[in-house]
Amino acid sequence: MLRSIKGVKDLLPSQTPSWHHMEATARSWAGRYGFSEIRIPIFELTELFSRSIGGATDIVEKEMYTFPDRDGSSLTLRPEGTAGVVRAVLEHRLLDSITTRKLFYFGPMFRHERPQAGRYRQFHQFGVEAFGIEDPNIDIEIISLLWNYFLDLELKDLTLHLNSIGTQQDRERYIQELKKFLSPNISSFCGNCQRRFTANPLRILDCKVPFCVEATHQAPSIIDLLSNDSGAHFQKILTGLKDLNIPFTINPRLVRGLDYYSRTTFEITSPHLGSQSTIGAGGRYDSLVELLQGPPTPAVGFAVGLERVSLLLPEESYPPATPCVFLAGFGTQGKPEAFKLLHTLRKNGITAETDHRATNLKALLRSADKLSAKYSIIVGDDEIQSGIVILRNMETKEQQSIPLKDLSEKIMILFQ
RNA sequence: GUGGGUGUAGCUCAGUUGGUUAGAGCGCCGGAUUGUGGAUCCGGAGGUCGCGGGUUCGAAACCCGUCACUCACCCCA
Repeated sequence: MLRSIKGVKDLLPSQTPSWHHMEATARSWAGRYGFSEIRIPIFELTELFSRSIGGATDIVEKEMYTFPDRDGSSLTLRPEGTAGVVRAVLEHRLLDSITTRKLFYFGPMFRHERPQAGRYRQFHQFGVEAFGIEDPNIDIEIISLLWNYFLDLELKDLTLHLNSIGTQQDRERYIQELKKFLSPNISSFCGNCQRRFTANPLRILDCKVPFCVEATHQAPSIIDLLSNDSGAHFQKILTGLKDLNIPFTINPRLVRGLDYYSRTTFEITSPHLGSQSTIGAGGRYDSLVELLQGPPTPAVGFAVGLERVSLLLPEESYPPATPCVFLAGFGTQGKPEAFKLLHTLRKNGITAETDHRATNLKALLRSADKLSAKYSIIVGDDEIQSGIVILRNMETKEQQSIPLKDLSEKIMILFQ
């Protein structure tokens, strides 16, 4: 038997209602906050991603689905959404108008990683991006949109982590300080961290090895070393979130993995997910638009991992199928007549079903029951002879005889 | 890429120190009710025991390899 590819998942009929719920709720909140939907391709020129995300990141180094197009150009299945949105925004000149500065998107992303709980090779994100706004109020808006979305989905025990990683210059200054602090006993750190010391010292703060955590406890905090501008921006966000009663934790160790982030970074985690605990994350990327040859344009956004959210959704019975009428037709004349009625009811806007495999009335009614039909219409050869069919209420078991010609009208009244 | 765990019916799982024809529950189909669903009872269908090799008189079980799934590391949503 042919199977699906490793790390990709089918969404089965039992799961699609909860996905509709996640998506509808996201649309509703994004709309309320003034974001408009954009739909962009799931593949782009490889260069778009390697330049945006950063050539030294794991994503670009080893996780992208990259393949040559027939003309030889290198294409890549998008590993994240922001780069493509920035490309589209520049291509279609959406930066100038207040109506197109705030965008949201849904869709599949692709990363070649080993699958794990809450991590897949094709996964789905809901993301928002706001362009051209320097004011910290937009950071607050975006964080509160994310927070309200999760609250509305009734996710429990969430933590909002906040940090500012400053501008490029702030970061360079900080990394020097950090290295100064670490260098005396770097040789006692784990092998990973020793590598990070030269490759990406910030990540040492993110290490989970107990020794490394302990040893960096007294490390200088980037927040204390921010430039005046970055520091003030961050402070305004903190007070703004307090004003909105959104609880947060300042986490100076919160380091984002993509190169384009600057200043504000944030992440919402849940303790109920195993090791992949981040369900939504984002931040500012003030230099990305310029990096992709647009005008200098500050920007901020987030992305939500919908598979992870779906794992946290409370058990709920989403509104099952709309009430339906079941056509129980059998016998040489009854079956074809019921099939015609099925068609007529559907044309009149009624949800109607039957079971083509069932041959006797017992099996037909059993199927009606499985489908949670509200009514069944019993049409056997006897009913064809008399021209009167039986309408059975499946909950009360009450039956009434209805002349065939009045049936549609009667059903329409029942379903009004 | 590295490490651990698990592979037996559609699903969840039993299967004794290796021993005859591999089981249960749920689900599916049928019957009890010649034309009336859910509950109950009865019956039926459904299996290359992941795959390949080896040990043995004999392997679902033991050994080797391999593949898949899964969790974790790394990293990320």
